[in-house]
Amino acid sequence: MDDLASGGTADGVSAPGGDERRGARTLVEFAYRKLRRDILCGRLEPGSRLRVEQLKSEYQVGSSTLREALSLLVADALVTSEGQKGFRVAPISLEDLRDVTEMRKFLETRALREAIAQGDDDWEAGVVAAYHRLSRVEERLGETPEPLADEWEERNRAFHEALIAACPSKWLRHFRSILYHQSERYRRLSLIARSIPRDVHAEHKAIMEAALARDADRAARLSEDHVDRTYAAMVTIAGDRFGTPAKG
Amino acid sequence: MDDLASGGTADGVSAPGGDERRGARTLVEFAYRKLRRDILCGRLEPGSRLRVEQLKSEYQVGSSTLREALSLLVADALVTSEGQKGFRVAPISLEDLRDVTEMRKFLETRALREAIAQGDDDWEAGVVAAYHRLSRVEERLGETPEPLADEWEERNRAFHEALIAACPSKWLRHFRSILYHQSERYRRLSLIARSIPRDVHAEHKAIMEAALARDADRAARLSEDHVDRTYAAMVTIAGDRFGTPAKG
DNA sequence: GTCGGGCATAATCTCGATAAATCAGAAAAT
DNA sequence: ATTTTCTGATTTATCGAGATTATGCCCGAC
Repeated sequence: MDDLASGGTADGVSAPGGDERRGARTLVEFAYRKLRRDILCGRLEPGSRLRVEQLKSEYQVGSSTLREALSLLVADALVTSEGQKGFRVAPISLEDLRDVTEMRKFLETRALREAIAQGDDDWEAGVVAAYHRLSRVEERLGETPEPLADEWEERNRAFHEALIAACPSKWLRHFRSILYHQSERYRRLSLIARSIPRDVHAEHKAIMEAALARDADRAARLSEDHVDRTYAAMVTIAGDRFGTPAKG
Repeated sequence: MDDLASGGTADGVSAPGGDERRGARTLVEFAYRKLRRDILCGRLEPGSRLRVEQLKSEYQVGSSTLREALSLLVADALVTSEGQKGFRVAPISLEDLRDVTEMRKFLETRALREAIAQGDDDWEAGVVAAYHRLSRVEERLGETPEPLADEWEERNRAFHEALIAACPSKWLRHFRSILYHQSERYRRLSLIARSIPRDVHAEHKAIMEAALARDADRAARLSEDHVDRTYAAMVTIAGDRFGTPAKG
């Protein structure tokens, strides 16, 4: 149920020819992670075809292994597979982004409310710790922004996951996780990291404080605003680009 | 996004040795459907191991094809795959059933509200048609209950899908569909079909009438009650059995 | 009598080859 | 000029065999 590719040590840049499996127990999982990374960061363009023969040489795995990894990605809706016409990177659109955003608000607020209601001391500690880790990397972001982008993404995800970690519903966490990945893709595709005039840090802080104060209504409202602002920023920066996905 | 194995002509009993693909465009999809059917109806016991070598002969496909089909089923959370220890039928538990039920109510009511708000004449027509088809098979259910169980399941699903067909959110429909399958498995496993003293027909009618009258609040409430009653019936009949899943 | 190590068995996982299907382009017919 | 058909080439889908890993059992030691 839980994320198949969790615990990834986002090491920024990976050696292209490296055959180190980075903690993946099987080659399928290894290929799955690598493919997902490449889709999320935009190296594999939305809508483009995923030719097995071509990817075989690039990822150094057999065709069956590759197909299995691609099938796993269909679950996350990051890859589509149609009849006898092979796999494609899932297309993007403004309409889908809007849908993802609305559903995220819907699920995220519910998960947050349940976490606030059920959370114990360990949950609070986890939230504070994740916030601290995120803040640290944000401080350093002003100096050398480039190589820390992946690190920030990782810690941002960790923070938001820590917030809802105490939510008892596995299904809710599962669906929320899928949508978070979708949203992460749009965020990276929009190159929103290049220009963050917005004070995301303050938003995170406000959400955390509301959560720790057990103010569910306030936390939910702040979380919704957070998602909404991210959405607005993405549409402003790259809204036109999302409307016309590149073809392969 | 939409259901991979839609449009299945639930023909009741399938020839075990038959190699007719029943509308599946690829062998993977064929194996996927057959596996899902067998998991949903309980032929493959929850928690039991899915040995590829063994299933190869039964489903008449190669190992790679089988693995790919199983990977697809991981998406629906009907199969789990752990490290180097192969695939297993997803386990069941009372806790999971409760989770599934709560999330179903949460998503189902939202989808229904949106469908009621957005639905046009075609949506209304689809609802009425699906209700009619369901009613027909329910009439015949009193005479020869046995062979019509699968048919009833199919039309029941079609009815509930018709109700929320006008919901514009693909993600909401997608998640709802996954949970419906989960719920369907529990329902079949509980053998609830053997004893339906409950007047499901009246509940369906009430939901439909509220939806067509565009009374969103009433429809949502009725839908919640509907799911809750199904849950209660399942727990009453087979609650103890769900607590201790069989091992393979 | 119980625990730990090592071997045999069995299953998973992976790969390259083969067959089927789709797509693009050119030639022919209307 | 437009449509249709045919052919070649690329890609997908599938399979069975081989390498790698987990599992169960036996035996010896304590």
